[in-house]
Amino acid sequence: MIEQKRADPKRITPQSEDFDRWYVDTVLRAELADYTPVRGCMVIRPYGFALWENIQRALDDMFKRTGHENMYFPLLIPESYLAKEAQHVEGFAPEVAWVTRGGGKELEEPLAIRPTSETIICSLYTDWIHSWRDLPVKINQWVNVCRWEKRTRLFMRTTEFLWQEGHTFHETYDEAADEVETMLGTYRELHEDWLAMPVIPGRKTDSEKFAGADYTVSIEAMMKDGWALQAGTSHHLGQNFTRAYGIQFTDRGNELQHPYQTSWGLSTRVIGGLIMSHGDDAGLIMPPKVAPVQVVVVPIVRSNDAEGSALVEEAVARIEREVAGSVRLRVDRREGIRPGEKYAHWELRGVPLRIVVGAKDLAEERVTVVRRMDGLDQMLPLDGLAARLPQLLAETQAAMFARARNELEERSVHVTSLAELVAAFAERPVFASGPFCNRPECEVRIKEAVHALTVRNLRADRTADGAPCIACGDPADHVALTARAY
RNA sequence: CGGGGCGUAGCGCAGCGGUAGCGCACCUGCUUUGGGAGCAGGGGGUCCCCGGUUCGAUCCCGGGCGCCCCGACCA
Repeated sequence: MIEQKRADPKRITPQSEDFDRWYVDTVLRAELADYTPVRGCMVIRPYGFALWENIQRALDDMFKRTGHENMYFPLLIPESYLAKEAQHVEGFAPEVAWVTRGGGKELEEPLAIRPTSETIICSLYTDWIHSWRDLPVKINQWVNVCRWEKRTRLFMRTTEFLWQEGHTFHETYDEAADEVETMLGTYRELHEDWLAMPVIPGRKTDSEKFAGADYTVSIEAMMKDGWALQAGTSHHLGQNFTRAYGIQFTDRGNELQHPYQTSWGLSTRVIGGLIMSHGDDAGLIMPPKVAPVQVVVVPIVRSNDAEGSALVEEAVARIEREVAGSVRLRVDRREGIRPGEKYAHWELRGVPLRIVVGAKDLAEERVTVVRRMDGLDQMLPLDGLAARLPQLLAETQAAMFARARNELEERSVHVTSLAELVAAFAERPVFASGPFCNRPECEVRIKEAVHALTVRNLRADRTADGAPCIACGDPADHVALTARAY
């Protein structure tokens, strides 16, 4: 294996050989991100950041449509603020980074670098919420947060990461519950419609919920190695924080009440999920809707054919002109680099469509269009090509989602007992679902049945209808999704 | 935080008690261009750090630091 690597340093590790190394090779070689001198902290390079910006824009537009506003809270949080909600502190304590010095001297009170912002937000909103007329409050912020992780991985788990965190306050428990569902739906829309990633929504078990939440819901996506990735979470915080922080409002009946609160977040981890959902041994495969470059044009020029080369350049210029910003198009005019290397370069970066413009095809007024996801190639007339690109991209987007959904379905099983659960994982990691009573001791038995197995969520799209729990046999209400998870 | 491994050019590595090399990448020129081109030339190193042994240490010894991999915790 090492010999092979030496023989061909350009090669990225095949997925079948070592999926984790494939992932790291791809992230680095596609120039999405790189390591930095600070342990656990990565740099997001322009190509990776362009992808993040596209995701950000899509999500932000959805937030705005549902009446959310962006604002910004400080990075540093006083220790005393963080400490008010007991469960929350306990949950986050091990991963909080502290600032203890500033201005050349010890601080009187240590400042936490935010691991999330519930505490500072509640502290400030105490002054801003007084009446039912002040509700609901629906805000969001796009920020960095810091969690001291022991084992880090590019995009998947880094000490500092970028995310959005939404925070809302409501008059009633049910209104907050609706918000929790709405935002999980937003995340689902992002994944399925933009990232071409099918997801499974459901409720987290108590052991997996957010520290300080009444309950947490998640969407879970399947990576190409069969492992699950929690792709977005939305929490009902009840009155846990608003009581702890003394947020009160006078309700419509002139009674003093604590508002009900939600929070929900999605991080740059989603990029890791995108990579591992679609990529292949040639590198990334970007869904067109978020691809930084949607179409790349490779001109084939010959130094001994000035006439043909001029025709090629003319055709390329025509494509550029007619596209006129309707798709994100890049022409690879680099000199001294042969076409094959250009193909490999853009395939590694996952560009959905490649247009090859050469004199041979142009003789028939045509160009070659190749689809990254499956190598499908076709000859299309130059005439009207630009107008067809949006449609080709839309077809690609749909085909990517369909393929991912098929893979998810093929790799999902229903089980009715622990024995079946164990058998399901005998060959390879899968998504196994089965009736579950939701008792902590049964969750433990399930986790212990298969190495590294976890209950991902209680599926929102299935009910057990009293079928026997796979662990204890008692009538169960839920269907648990179990999988190995990142 | 336990177990293992590694620190030599940007990356991957070799090497040796006598002051350092290979592949890839990079730069220049020429020839090339329908699947990761060829030839020629070139630049680039506190050999992780600090001590010790030695006439002499990148190499041997001691200590430190850092990183990676595997396990317990996590969006």
